[in-house]
Amino acid sequence: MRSVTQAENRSGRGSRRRCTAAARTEAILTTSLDLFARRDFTSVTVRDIARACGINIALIYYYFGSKEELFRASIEYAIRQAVDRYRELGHGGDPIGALNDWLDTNVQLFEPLRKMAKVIIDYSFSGSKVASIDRLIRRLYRQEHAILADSIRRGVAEGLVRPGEPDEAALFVSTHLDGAFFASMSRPDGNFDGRMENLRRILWDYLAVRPAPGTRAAKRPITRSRAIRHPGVHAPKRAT
Amino acid sequence: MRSVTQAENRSGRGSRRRCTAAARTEAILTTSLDLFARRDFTSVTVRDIARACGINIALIYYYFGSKEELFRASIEYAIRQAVDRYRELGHGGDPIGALNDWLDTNVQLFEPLRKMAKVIIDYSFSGSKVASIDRLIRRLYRQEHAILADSIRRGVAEGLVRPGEPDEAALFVSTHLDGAFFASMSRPDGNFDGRMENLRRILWDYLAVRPAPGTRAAKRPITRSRAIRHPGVHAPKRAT
DNA sequence: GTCTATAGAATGATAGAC
DNA sequence: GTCTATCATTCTATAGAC
Repeated sequence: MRSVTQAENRSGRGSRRRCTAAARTEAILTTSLDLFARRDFTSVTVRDIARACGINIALIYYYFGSKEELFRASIEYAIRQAVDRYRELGHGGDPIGALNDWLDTNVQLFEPLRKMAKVIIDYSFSGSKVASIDRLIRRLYRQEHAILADSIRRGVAEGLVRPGEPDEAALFVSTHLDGAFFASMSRPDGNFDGRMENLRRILWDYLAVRPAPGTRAAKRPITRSRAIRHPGVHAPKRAT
Repeated sequence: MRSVTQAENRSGRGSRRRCTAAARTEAILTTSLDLFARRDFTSVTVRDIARACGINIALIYYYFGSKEELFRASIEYAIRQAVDRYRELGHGGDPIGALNDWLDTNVQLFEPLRKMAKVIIDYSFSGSKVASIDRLIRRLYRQEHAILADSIRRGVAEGLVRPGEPDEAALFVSTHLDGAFFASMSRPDGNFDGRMENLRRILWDYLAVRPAPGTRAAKRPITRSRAIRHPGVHAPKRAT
């Protein structure tokens, strides 16, 4: 209804026009990702994005050739952003810590990951296949699987984790994370953090070294407490 | 591009026009649900639906007042259909059987459940809240939770399932099912059946009665084999 | 009940001035 | 680089003939 004036979008540096191409591009991507993550691809109009950026619609076509192109770029932006932010976080050296850190990462990066998941879903329903995006998505899930499976494998080797199939356990955790995101998007009570805590408890119970009948117990109390309580990392702040 | 003639959609009964209102309504709902489950809400046009039904666009407005109304009706149709089909299936009496049956149900009803999940997601991103739909969704998840938690509770009571928190375990299974659906929609390798088998194995391992140190083992082999192998129900046919 | 025809608004995209 | 102005298309929705 009301038209947003350009002045409203003035960035901190005070520049409204003639800022660098890179800054302009990123500003558009941030805004478009935000909108694409909130509504249908089709219902988000190029005018909406331009208005939210405080720029003219033609400028969007100047930087990105078409709406489809902008959407493609937004997905890539979302994935790369999530991967980059993950790299910035520290990751535990020991297997149990690494697993815990991966869960923590998902909690801390909830908002960017949720956006990413949403646009990936919309992409997969868009009908069109873009090779570069398919590659990014595959790589993303492959990395997740590697982090999980390797941690579990190392845990088994070090006697911290009960023997089993690391690949199956990794697929299990990965799928459950998807479920937590899905629930957060589709359910009225889709509490993400609660589901992550639930996963943490049950997963650890499942993976924990249990004394086989007639065998001496392994160092269970230590690893269990390490897994169940991870002070200062739970209930982290959400990204704005 | 090419225009679909009305004759192409002639149903088995050969009637093209002047069929009963109920039949016409259901035909439109089936078709619209199909399209809404495959693409964005906004990208599905009323003309698309009319064309796919082999009827005129004005007829859609005659039976359903607007596109939003039709979408709302499609979601209700999807949920009720899923619930009805679930009722048609037999459900095991013993706790372990009931849990297994719930997983089997999700495998067998994959296609209708997938459609349902898709339109529910689109609904939750639509911005508008419809009380009747919110109620249906809440009831749906409450029923699932009751089925799972009660089975586990009974299993614990009968000594077939290791003591624990039934509500937490139920939330866990429910979330994991969401994850399997999500993966089937968003991932290139989103094998639903494989994830369900994976869940079955790990869940059973998690729930199985384990002999506490210094205690006699419970009837583990029987229940375990009942849980892991469920002949004649796995790899069921998909709905067309 | 089912159709034709069309109104009225919005959309993706572009040409061209500055 | 950024904007104004606009085109061609498509959309939801309706009026009215049959």
